[in-house]
Amino acid sequence: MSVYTPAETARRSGFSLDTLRYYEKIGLLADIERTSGGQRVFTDDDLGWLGVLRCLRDTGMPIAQMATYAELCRAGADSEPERLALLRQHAVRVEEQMQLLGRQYAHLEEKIRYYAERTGARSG
Amino acid sequence: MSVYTPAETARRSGFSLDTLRYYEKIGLLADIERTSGGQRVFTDDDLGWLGVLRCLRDTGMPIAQMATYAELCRAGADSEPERLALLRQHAVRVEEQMQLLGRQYAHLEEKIRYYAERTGARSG
DNA sequence: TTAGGAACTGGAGTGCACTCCAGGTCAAGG
DNA sequence: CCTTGACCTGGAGTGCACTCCAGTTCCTAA
Repeated sequence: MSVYTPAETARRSGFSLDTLRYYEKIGLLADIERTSGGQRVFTDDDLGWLGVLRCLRDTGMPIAQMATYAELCRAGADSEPERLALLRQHAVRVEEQMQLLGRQYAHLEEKIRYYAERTGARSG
Repeated sequence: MSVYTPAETARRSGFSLDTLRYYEKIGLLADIERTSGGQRVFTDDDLGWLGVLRCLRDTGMPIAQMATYAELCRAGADSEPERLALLRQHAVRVEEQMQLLGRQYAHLEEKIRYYAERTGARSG
């Protein structure tokens, strides 16, 4: 298997059909093949690229920046240093995000322990 | 010091003045004192509660659920088991979120290493 | 060949969480 | 007093990322 229907692609990528169309419209997805009748045909390469988009999206990159990255990827090998810079910048933000999340999770745990003791004490 | 102006509260909590007003309007913030002239006066308790809200928001809890939690807190000690359940549920989602973030961060790092090697190889 | 589900398009609508605005009021320094 | 910057209200507007819709076309299995 190496080509997929829109529905199958949605299932595999985790993006809805509407989102796939939207991503194509705004340039995150380019050169998607079509049948003679005009229906989209996705390849393994497309799925790979969707995996990249999912990674960026899951780590909180704004769509606009993903579009920038997509364009750099289309621009050829000369843009690789720029792509690297963009990803490195993003990675820094993700690290900060992970640290914040970890800190706040610790607070949450603390609160849970507090309530668990109180309710445990009363009910037991 | 134990009371704060709206501006000082915004600074300390990290929420904008508009957000503080919005939170009060939708019930996340209740019983904020006022001067005779109608201006808000925040206390250390309020700041503490804002810290809780910040924790929940930073960990991705939707506003609607924060409002539920706020109401439970106002409902008295009987609601503690419910509060505990709500926080535990949320903590599970946060754990999942942290795991996803960690996995995707690993992919991102991989991509960065790939580009770093390529651009390093060409430029060095 | 025909039925019916999948997919197409352009564009409007949604949900969330704020954010901004107009037109006033309040309060502290000079 | 008077100015002036902080604050007030209700309500409209914004930005993001989809999501839904109407009306039409495609394509596969019976």
